[in-house]
Amino acid sequence: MSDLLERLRGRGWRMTAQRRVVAEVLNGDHVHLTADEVLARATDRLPEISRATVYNTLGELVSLGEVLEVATDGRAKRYDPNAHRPHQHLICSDCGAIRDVHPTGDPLSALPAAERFGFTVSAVEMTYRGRCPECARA
Amino acid sequence: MSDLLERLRGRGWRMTAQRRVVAEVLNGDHVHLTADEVLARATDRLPEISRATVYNTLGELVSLGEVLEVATDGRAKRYDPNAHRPHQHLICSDCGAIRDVHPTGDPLSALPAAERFGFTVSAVEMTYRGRCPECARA
DNA sequence: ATTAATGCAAATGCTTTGCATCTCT
DNA sequence: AGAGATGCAAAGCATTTGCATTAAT
Repeated sequence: MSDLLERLRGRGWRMTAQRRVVAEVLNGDHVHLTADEVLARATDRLPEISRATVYNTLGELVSLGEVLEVATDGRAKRYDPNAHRPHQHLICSDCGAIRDVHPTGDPLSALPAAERFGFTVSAVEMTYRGRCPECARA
Repeated sequence: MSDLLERLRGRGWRMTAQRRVVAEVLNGDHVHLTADEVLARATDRLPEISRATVYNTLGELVSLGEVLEVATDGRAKRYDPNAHRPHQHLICSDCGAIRDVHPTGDPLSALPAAERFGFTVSAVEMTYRGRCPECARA
């Protein structure tokens, strides 16, 4: 909830007009924009911003841990600024729409109705991410 | 475990040399090939098979529910023939290597050491897939 | 002054498509 | 025969890259 821009300033992140606009566009709850959507919204406020800068900035924010990258399988990645509160994702396999959800109880069992947002849930999938022994060695 | 080819025959799947080779290449446990790897192995056995056919066939197998598509974020998708036994995935963020895992207890907590295969696990991520109300209406 | 961010345009990687030809059933 | 699968090559989309220019500290 606390402002993304403020958090970034607090971390001594080098500020430019472009970076500010990207952070502003991304700020908020339930925001899951694609890079293209970020570019479109950013261009409204700052017409000279380039696609490369949007990608650069998004990549930065992800490595800073301030934004989460959500892969939607086939479709363009979405960027989620809600990195400070743990949550999971509910993704529409038709259109790629995303909702944040907070499952209760055993997460592999059905998602509570109150957390389903009208979706017909057909699959739950869990992924552990890390480094394999070979890559850790390098 | 039971043979992928047999299951496909049993379902009345139209058989061709190309489809047979793809199914053979994919058969087995702990198999997580990319489309390109499938093409390479298939080409060894049937030099005239085309990339388009490999993609077509993989797509078919996925919609039949006989093969799982595993998105590895940025990298090429991998195809997992182990669709008949529930399991989760452990993915290396450096090289994209995949292992099947069977977490016990609360899946969002740490993966048991015996299931870690030497990986350093840095994140667990859960995704619910389904159809949103708007798409369901269409 | 230094160091890093920006913009452009071209390149990349994976996957899909259109369409004519060939093959299973 | 007829529905459907195949191969080819080109197109598509999301994302990345190289490099000269520009701006922040």
